[in-house]
Amino acid sequence: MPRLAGQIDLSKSEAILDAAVLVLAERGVAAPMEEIARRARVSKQTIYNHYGSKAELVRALCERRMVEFAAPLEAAGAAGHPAQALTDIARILLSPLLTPQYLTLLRTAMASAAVMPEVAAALYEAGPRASRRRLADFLGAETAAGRLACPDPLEAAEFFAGMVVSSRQTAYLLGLPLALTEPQVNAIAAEAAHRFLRAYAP
Amino acid sequence: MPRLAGQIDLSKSEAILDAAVLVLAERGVAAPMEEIARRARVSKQTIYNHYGSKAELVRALCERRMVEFAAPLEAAGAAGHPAQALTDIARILLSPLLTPQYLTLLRTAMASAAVMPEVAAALYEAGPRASRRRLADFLGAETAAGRLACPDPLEAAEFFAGMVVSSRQTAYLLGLPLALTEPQVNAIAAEAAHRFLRAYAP
DNA sequence: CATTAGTTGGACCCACCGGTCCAGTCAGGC
DNA sequence: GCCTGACTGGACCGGTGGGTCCAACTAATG
Repeated sequence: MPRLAGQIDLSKSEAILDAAVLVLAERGVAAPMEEIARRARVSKQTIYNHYGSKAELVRALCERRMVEFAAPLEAAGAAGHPAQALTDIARILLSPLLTPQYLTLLRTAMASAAVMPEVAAALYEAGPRASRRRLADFLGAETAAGRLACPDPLEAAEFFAGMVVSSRQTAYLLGLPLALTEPQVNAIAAEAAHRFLRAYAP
Repeated sequence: MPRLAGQIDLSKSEAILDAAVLVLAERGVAAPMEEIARRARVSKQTIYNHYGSKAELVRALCERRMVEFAAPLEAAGAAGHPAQALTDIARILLSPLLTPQYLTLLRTAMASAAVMPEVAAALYEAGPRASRRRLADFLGAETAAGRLACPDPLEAAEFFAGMVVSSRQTAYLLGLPLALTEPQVNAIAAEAAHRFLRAYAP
């Protein structure tokens, strides 16, 4: 655990965020700082050294961690056949729902939205909104290439993302057990892509 | 203000729920009971007379109020042409998002999900899930009549509901201003219905 | 080796909030 | 006119949790 001179221990910063996700998942926004500290094997004071306040910790958590979930989509969509590309994209859109961390992030941001609107807005921008935009770009390109006919790519992107994610996400946020296996994900992705292609065939 | 003998004042029960929605909207789950009481023009003790505890108040709020949002869908779908029927349904699915109360209900349930799973589950059952099931019935009937081809009506229903509601709901829950005008709602509803019909044409 | 700075654990302060209690009031039922 | 029972307002209690403080420790730097 190297510690650079005159600087805070960055590995502890990460450990704190990790612990925060865990504790927030269990106890919601009311999660006490003391337990986060305990879980991160760090003193409470250290948390305040790193983040200054609970609000700031939550802000950092949402901003830094959400980006990771949006990243995989950047690479996707290059595959030749639109059906395959859309299936891949659908799988990627669905994958965050398989990790409890994503759930915690969303819940935390939603719960804090009334008090700290900027955090929730930033998280939306970095996560769902970025995904939609990326998807819209893809749909626009396919339309230009004559393989699809999306007059309004952004709307089409929201439709597709909605098909794939929507009801499952709502249920998940409401605490229902989301028993989603790998084959199920694949089936949903393929079916959504299939239906979407029919809806927007040239 | 009629008050039946030997009974609590039911109009106050309602006033408390109304006030609770307001305060929860502003302050989230951390909203203090005292402010709910003040807003309802009722003493704190009265709230405890009516609901026993804060958790119980939240439970009552979610259960009683969510039903109202799911109700309008029961009537819909009778119209002849599927395109018209689907447009109507889409409008109804979208309409709760126009009221801040629905937002508050969802947020509160999601925030309490970690602590009181039954409440969130009940709310999901009474709201979104009931809508999906109702929609699936409609799609199944249309399929039987040969006007649609939905091999899996429940999945198709989730797809359609997702298209209409999804991304907007997520943004809304994250506190983004949802500037949705009546004509916009109509446009989205019509477009979603149109695309869905293409996707599931016989 | 002395300095500096982050870390630790634990005591501590204080505000807030859920929930209770109580004395007094007010409306119906008898 | 008296009893019953809900309602009021406000005091009150106790737990909890954000945030601070401090003395002792430790690891890089020079």
